[in-house]
Amino acid sequence: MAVKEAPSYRKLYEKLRTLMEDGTYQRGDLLPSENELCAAHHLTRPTVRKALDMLVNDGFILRHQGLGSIVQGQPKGIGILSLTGTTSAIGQDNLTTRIIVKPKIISWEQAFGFEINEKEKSMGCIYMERLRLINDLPVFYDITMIPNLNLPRFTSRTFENRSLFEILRKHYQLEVKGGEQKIQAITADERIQKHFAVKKNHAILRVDRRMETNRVGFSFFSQIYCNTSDYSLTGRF
Amino acid sequence: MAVKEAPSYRKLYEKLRTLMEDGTYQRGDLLPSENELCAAHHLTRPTVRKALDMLVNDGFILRHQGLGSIVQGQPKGIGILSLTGTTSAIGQDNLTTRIIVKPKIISWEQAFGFEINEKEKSMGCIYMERLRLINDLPVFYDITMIPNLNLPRFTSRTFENRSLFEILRKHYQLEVKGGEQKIQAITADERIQKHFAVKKNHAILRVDRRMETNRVGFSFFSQIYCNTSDYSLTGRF
DNA sequence: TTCTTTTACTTGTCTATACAAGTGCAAATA
DNA sequence: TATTTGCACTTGTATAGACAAGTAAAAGAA
Repeated sequence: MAVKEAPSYRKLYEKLRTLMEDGTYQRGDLLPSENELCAAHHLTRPTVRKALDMLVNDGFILRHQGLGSIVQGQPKGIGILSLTGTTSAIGQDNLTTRIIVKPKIISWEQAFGFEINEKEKSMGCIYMERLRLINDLPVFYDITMIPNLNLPRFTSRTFENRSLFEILRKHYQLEVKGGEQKIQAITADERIQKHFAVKKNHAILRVDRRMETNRVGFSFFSQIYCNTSDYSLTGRF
Repeated sequence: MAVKEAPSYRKLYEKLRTLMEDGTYQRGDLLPSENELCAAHHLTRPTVRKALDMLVNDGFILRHQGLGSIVQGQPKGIGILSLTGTTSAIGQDNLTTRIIVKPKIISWEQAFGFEINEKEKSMGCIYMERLRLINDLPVFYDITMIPNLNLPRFTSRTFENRSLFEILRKHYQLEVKGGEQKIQAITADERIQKHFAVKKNHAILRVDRRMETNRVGFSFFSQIYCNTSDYSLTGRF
C-alpha cells in the first residue's frame, strides 16, 4: 500500500514554510502574490489561498488587502513551551539540560491530575525528570510521563540538550497536535527550593499539560516548574 | 458612512458559535451537514466551509470525513488564558465582574513594557481596571489599555459581566488574531494583597499581553493578575 | 511643485461544479 | 447467522471564474 500523497495546498504550505524558516524570506518581506504562486505551481487561487490561510494560522504571515502577504518574524507556538520555546526562543547555545532521573519504566495510576485510560494504565509509562539551565542558572524543572507504547529503544536514547518534541517527531512520527494545560503560581516546596537554589516563599510557575498527538488516543504528560524571576516566559500566540 | 456588513461566512460563524456557547448544540452533537447549512442559509459549500474552518480553528468543532462536524466541549484559547477565557472556560454563571476603574481616556507612554508607536501615543488610550470574582472569590485583576481609535460610545458601554472580546468582536468587528505575552509568577504586592485578600508572599500569576487585531496596526494591551490557589487556569491549546 | 485622479495590482468574498474518500447502515450473500 | 457488498450520506480536494475593495505608484491637473 503506497503512502498517500499530500494534497497540493499542503505541499505549497510546506514549501513556503521552509523558505521562511531557512531565511530565504525574511521578516517584512512580501511573499509572491497569489496569482504568481498560482502560475508558478500550476494551481488555482482557492488552492493557493488555502495554503496561505494555514500560514496565517501558524503566525508565519499576515495578509493585507491590496498589499500582499507579509512575512512575520516569529511564528506561533504550541501552548506555553514555545512561549519562548525552551529551546527555540532563548537560543540553544545557552540552554543546557541536566537529567535528574533517567528515563525508566514505572507503573502509574494518574498523570498530574489528568485522567488516563485502561490501555495506557496497563502499559506502564516512561518516566523522566530533567533540569534545564540558561547560562548555568536553573530555570525549568520538568517531569515527563510517556505511555510505554511501541517506542523502541526510547529509554536508551540520550536527552541531553535535545528536544523531546524533535525526537518524538523524527524517530517515532509523533506530532503534538494540541492538548490541555493547567497553570498555577505556587510557592517553592523543598525539592524545588533545592533545584532552583531559591528561598522559601519564592514564587514559581507550574504548568501541568497533556499533549495530544497525531497517533489516535496517544497522549503524554508533563509537569513543568519554572523560575520566572530572571527569565520571564515570553512568546507569540 | 454606513457600517460595513459582515461577510456571510462570518455571520454563519457567529450564529453557530452562539448556538454552541448557549448550549443549543452540546459536546458530542453533530452540527447540520454542510449541505444542510447551505440550504438553510442560502449559501454555497465553500462559504459554509469557511465558517466551519473558523470554528475548527477556534476549537469549537472537529470534523471527520464521512461523519460530520462534532461539537467540542471547551474551545481552544488564544495563548495561555483561554481568552474566550475568563468567561467561557469557568462558566459564566458564577463569574462576576467588578469595575475598579471605569473606562476613561488617559495619555500613555508605554504599555506594560510593550512598545507603542507614535500614532497610538498621540491618540491616547482607554484605561480600565476590573476585578473578577468566581463564586464571590476574587480571582482575576486586570488592567486594560485600548488605543482611543474610532470606537464610538466605547467608554459608555457596560462591562459588567460581559466579555471585552465579545464586545470588540460584535460591535466593532475587531478580532484578536494573535499577539505576544510575558508570563511570570510573582509574590503579591500591597495592592494585589488587598484586592485578593491574601497574605504577603502569596504566589500570584501575572500575564502581560499585547493583542493584535484584524485592524491593521491596532493592538491593545492587558495586564492580568491571577490568584491560582483555588482556581488554576485551564485551557486547551 | 503639489495635489488629485487614474490605473494596475493586490487580497477579500462568493458562486457553481466536479470528483475523491471516509462512515455507517441496510441489503444481499455465503 | 455471520460476513460482505453496495448505497447514501458525510467531509476533503480542486477547478474556473466573477466582482468587490484596499494599496501604491504613475499619470494628470492645479
